[in-house]
Amino acid sequence: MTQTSFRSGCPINLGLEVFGDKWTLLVIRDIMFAGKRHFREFLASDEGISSNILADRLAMLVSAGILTRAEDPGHKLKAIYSLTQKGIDLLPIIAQISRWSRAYMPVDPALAATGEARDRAGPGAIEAQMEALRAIHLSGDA
Amino acid sequence: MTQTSFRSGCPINLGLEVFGDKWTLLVIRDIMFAGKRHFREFLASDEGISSNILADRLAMLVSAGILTRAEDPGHKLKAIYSLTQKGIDLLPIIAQISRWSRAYMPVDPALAATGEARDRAGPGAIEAQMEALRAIHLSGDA
DNA sequence: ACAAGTGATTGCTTTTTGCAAGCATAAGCG
DNA sequence: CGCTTATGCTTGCAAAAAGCAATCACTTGT
Repeated sequence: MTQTSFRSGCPINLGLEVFGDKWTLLVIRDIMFAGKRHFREFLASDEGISSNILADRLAMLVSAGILTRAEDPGHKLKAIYSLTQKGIDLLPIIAQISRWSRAYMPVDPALAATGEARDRAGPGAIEAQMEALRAIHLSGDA
Repeated sequence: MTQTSFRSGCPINLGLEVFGDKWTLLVIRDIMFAGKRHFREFLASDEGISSNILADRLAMLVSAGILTRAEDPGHKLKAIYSLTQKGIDLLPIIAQISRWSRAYMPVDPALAATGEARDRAGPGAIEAQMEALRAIHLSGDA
């Protein structure tokens, strides 16, 4: 069966079936805002993801079409992960989560700074950041 | 210890620690868009949440200050769940998830209709919907 | 009195996560 | 060459969470 049998066709549910867990969006955050591209970079996140979970999530994100995996030319062991447009389009979701947490959760001021700057810069800032990510990750090299 | 010891102070992470699972936002969706207020209404969702998970999530959402629980006057066994402002402010996140899924996932057209209408209505539609939820859930009765 | 409805709880199996260690290969360096 | 380090994972096992079906104490409605 090539049918993946979702719990329902509701848009909210379908999104949650892809990234509705405690780790997936952190990987996306790291590649988006910290510029991480390699396994061991993701592994060194503040939250301390373990390697088996990371391997699982990276494989899932690749198979979901949110990331692509390529070999580093000239360094055969290095894998380079890149965002697809589908992945870049997760940025508005992440930006909204950031806004909500900055309003209601005890965020670290240093880590909240980039989100605050984005909000201060107005609605075009997200589009600009997505365009920047497109330039880095799409159609070409890193 | 009243300190809940989060994995990190990153806004994205803090949000995920609250609603980063496959069920929590579905409960919020149901109270926001389907007008559900009672345990057995949530239980009857399309995705088939089981009662122990639902009970756990409702209690967590109440203790997180996203929902409040009140007794139905005149029906002592009935509990009424209401959104707080903190809960209503999750709407922009849910709306963005909806947008992403409608772009990339095989959504049910009927279930996608409300999100499409919201997008067509422009940026003020979310604010309007939040105001409507405020009128229903805040400072007063249902 | 009785059946149906209320928000859960309990017991149990299956799945997922978390953690530490290890693995096979490849670069880097003398 | 021979050693250390770096690379992206994999494995084994314990703990936590999810999933499922049955049940509970109590209330309403008839």
